[in-house]
Amino acid sequence: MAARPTTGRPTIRDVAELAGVHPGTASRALDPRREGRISAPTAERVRSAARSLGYVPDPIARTLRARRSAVIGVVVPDLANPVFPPIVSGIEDALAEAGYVALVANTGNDPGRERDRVAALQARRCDGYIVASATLDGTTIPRLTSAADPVILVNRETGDLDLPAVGSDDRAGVRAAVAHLAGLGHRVIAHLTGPPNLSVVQTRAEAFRSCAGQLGLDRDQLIVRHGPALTAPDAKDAALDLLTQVPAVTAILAGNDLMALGCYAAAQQAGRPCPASLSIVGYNDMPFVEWWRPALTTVRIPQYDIGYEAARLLLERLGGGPGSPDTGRPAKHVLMPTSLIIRSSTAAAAEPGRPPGASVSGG
Amino acid sequence: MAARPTTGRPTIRDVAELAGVHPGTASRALDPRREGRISAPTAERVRSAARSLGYVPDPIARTLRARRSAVIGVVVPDLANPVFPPIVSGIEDALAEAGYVALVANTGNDPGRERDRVAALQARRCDGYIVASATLDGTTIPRLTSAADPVILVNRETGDLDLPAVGSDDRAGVRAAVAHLAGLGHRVIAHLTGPPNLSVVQTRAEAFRSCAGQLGLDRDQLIVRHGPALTAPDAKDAALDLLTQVPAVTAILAGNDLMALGCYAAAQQAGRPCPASLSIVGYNDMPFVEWWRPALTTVRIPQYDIGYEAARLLLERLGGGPGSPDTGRPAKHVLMPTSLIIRSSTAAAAEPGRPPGASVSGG
DNA sequence: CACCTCCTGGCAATCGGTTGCCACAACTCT
DNA sequence: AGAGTTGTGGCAACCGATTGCCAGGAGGTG
Repeated sequence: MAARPTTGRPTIRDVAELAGVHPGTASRALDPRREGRISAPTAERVRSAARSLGYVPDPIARTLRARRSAVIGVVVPDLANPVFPPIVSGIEDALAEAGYVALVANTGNDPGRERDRVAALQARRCDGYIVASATLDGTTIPRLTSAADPVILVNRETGDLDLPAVGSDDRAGVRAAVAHLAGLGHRVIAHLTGPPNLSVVQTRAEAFRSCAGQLGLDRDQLIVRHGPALTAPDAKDAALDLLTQVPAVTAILAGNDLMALGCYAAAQQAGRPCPASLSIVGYNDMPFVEWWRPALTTVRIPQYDIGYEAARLLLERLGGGPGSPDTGRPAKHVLMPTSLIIRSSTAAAAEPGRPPGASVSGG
Repeated sequence: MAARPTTGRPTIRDVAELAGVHPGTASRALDPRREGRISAPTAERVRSAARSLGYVPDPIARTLRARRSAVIGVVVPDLANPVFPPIVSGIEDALAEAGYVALVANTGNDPGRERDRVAALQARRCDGYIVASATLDGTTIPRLTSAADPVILVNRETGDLDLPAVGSDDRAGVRAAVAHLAGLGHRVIAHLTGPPNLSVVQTRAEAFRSCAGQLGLDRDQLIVRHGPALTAPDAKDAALDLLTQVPAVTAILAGNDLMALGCYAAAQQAGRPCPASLSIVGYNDMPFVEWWRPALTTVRIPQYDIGYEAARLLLERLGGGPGSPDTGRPAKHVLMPTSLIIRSSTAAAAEPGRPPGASVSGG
């Protein structure tokens, strides 16, 4: 009988019919950007019709015509690394406030998989991208920026292209960690980190070396070791090597918290109890490290806030987030503050000459 | 000049034009399900045209007309809980093989947020849903099943509705853990877990109690304590209470690995070193627990495989996954095997009468 | 040789909003 | 009172792929 069977969700046509207007008019009445385009009484009639029908515009149909998907692609190297979930949560929350959703591509640090997943994102017409993948030499960034969609980088430096980025103050973080260790009397300090083609690795290693001058430490006694990846097993291997080759090391700044975990294991195996004989500092303050034994001293980066800020920045560039558009932030690079969280994995250095591993009895 | 400006991605019309056929024909030629509908030479012409143009069908347009989005909604309580990323990875990989993508809704255990996020999923016309959210009393499941889309449950029992589910053999897992502890001489064993409105909590607690008969343990000495949530802080509080109220407890089976972490802290604070004076068993074998000190003895559930299997099952129900459709699996509930991973957080019980915490010298 | 069937591919409607353009009405101004 | 301006809402094309229906040709059969 009826032309349309009225099955399923109500469409804009149903709303228009109920309000007694043309679908096009209904569409405009429901669009907050078209404020004033439609007279107040008509708009109200349409809105109430939509309300009574429980009308929700179909994002798919909208995307097709309007070329605006309200989807943001988020490229993350490895969701199993506990640093990332809080970042993603921050992104999701900021996006949700503006009616956007995040489509997360978990690349698992695999270039092929990254290519596939990113292609899938692009096929879905994301309005913009947030990239937290860390490799400097990948093809992802060029591929994404070749389209006109805005891209925001998270927790990584830009490569050649100058893209807006949200990160944390790595130099200050590293300096605070090393200053803390130096203050505890440590003189021979190692930085165990990952491959230098990761931007965070570069930045932090450089900051570490520069501590020599600033903190009055001997440049030769600040050791940097690059491992194949920022993982616990690699850190364990590297730390064991280090401790046998340079037994004078009394403190390690790990490239991230996962590497600190590997250092714990190495310390135990090498008979260098932490923190009595070996102080260990992590990086990121990812969830649960305060429950480790010993609780990890680490550099906190505001993970959730970084994600939130990155999404806000992207929404601004997309024009018309509900936030104040007049902040006039020309700065393309936002650096969030870091802070050193001192827990139990760092302690005063044993006096020089004392055999490593000897217990410091009687205070 | 040209009617279409040939800007942006090539469309099916471009392909059709290049191949000298009608767009509809091109569409059919590219559809593997329409095998044979189009003659081989024509199909090949279209395919090569598509290839040379780098044509990728627009999922948005396809969805609008075909009512098939190739998107699966995944509802997860908390991505920051390390159990879930591997499950999600398994889901993503299985879906990717079939050309589907996962849209993950992270509810953060917040009912309001869960409602919003699930509504966003539904608006996007997901073809199906995988729900790993654990609460039994939420409105999510009824809301999702009220539409016709298939829903698969992961790692949770069904509520009233009988839905297909993929889980792990919790009863066997709990039994193995308790048997292990009993074999080490433990007699007073506690199960510290979360609120009983979580299905896994119910199942495991019940399995724990039923060990009394099967393993010849005294029913009164199998203690179950429900905390407010399956988190480390709650576990710590509960464990401290327990250890003061029932000092005879020599082993704890935690509701999950996070709770085991809380138990570590409680054990230390209560002067009941683990494993010498208190054995602790976790549940899930989530990433990195082998790096804890002591390395956690825990019940492994095949997280990745569970996710993978759930996605496969869903694809089968959607009809036409590339997998064998003739397996004829009528079983709606798939139970993956669990295994007990014995590490260093469990040890022989101190002999009765010996003061807790005394070291067992001389083996 | 006429008729029937099957195979192939074209046509056009459709999914559900969005938006450029236009018509009509009301109002203002001279 | 007539002309110009502004405000409001209708009309229809459009985004890009899918698919039901149909026509035309080839091949087979009585």
